[in-house]
Amino acid sequence: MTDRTDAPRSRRERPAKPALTRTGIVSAAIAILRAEGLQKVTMRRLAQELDTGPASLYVYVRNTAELHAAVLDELLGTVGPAPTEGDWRERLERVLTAYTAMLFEHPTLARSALTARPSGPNYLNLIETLLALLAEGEVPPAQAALGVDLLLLHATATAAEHGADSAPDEDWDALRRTVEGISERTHPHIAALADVLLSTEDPQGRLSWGFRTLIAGIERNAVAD
Amino acid sequence: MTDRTDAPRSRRERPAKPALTRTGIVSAAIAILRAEGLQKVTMRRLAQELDTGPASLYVYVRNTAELHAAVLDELLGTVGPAPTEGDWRERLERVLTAYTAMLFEHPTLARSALTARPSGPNYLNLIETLLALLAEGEVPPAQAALGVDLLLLHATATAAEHGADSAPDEDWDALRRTVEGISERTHPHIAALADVLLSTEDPQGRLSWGFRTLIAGIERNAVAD
DNA sequence: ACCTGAACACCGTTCAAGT
DNA sequence: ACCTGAACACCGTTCAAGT
Repeated sequence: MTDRTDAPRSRRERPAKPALTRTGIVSAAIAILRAEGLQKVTMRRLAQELDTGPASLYVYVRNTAELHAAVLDELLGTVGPAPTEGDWRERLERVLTAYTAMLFEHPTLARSALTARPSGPNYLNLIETLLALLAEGEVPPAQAALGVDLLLLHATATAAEHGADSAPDEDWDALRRTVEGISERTHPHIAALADVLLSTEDPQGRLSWGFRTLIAGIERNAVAD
Repeated sequence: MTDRTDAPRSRRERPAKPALTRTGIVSAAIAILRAEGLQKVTMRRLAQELDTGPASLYVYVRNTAELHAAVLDELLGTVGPAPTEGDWRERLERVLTAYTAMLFEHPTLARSALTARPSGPNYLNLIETLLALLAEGEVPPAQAALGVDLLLLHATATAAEHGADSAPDEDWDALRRTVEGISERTHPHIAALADVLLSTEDPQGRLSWGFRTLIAGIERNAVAD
């Protein structure tokens, strides 16, 4: 029994505990996200980081989902402005790629974005940019509106899918074994296409193909009235 | 101190506690899913239902993600066979719609399907069906393989998005307010398209438009080598 | 081999009480 | 008004021990 005084030792570290604000909370959340991933961005952990109790955060943030949405919108500011060079299709693809790249770094965030769509300023700017590009391509307005939804959903879903938190390759390995062991009799098409279906190379190319395919479809597929 | 014998009273209820099996676990999981949603399909709740401790389940199931994947594959058996009438495009859309409808009933399951892709027999059958239909439409094989991915990802993501577990309309209301209050100066395209962007009517039509758009793109957009 | 009690290390959210 | 301690009602997963 050496030294029984486990008094507030941490007091020295964080000297002038800053007042809580919504922005302060969000940036603390981003710091944790960057350092340890979204799964650690919990009310409790965040409160600990801010030297308070979890209950205090509920003054500024309705719940965990809202917190995650705020984090995403903040990160959206990172994506950067629309490119000015090249065909509208090229520029559109570039914007979407930038958005996807950001989400690829935080796949769990992408997953949460699927359910809690952000509504912050940066998200609005992104939508405006995409609509402007489609307008430049003379895509009819109604088609463009649905198209933006489609493009953003695809980008978000691709990032979310990529983000296997836990065992990334384990269930993928299972799929590979199943596909490779498949009977040509019962599943001729899968057997014939096993390579392509399982190919994991050139994800950039896949993503790009996806966007171009969507854009081609959006250009052509009129909205019924 | 009345009666100190709190002996196994539940013994009477569940008379011949059945032996644990993987299939038994999965169907108990589906029962809970149907009755109370995926968020209640936890190891602990499931164990309770099966009259055992959570640790016992780990003999048959690696973790929660794997359990969810097994549940999804089981439910995939519900979707039914490929339709035989109509244009290949129509039939393709019908299969996808059936798959999506199933996921719409369990949106949280869709969300988990995004990360833990199932690899069970029913999933394989679905892929085979889709590939066959694209082959019938004379879509080149490589394009078809990527296309199936694209279509399934879209269907799954649409269902996942739809599944706001908690407050479904709350952040959507926030989005609506933001969009309606937007400046025509800074965001002219959004302002002009507010109706379409916020329109929530005819989700069937939206989904259908999405599938047709994807199919149109897939038909046209060759895979670069 | 299969099963389990108990523990470890966490969660979100609420609420009554304090400042 | 803002902040908080403490509680409520849960989680997933592991591990040593039992049968």
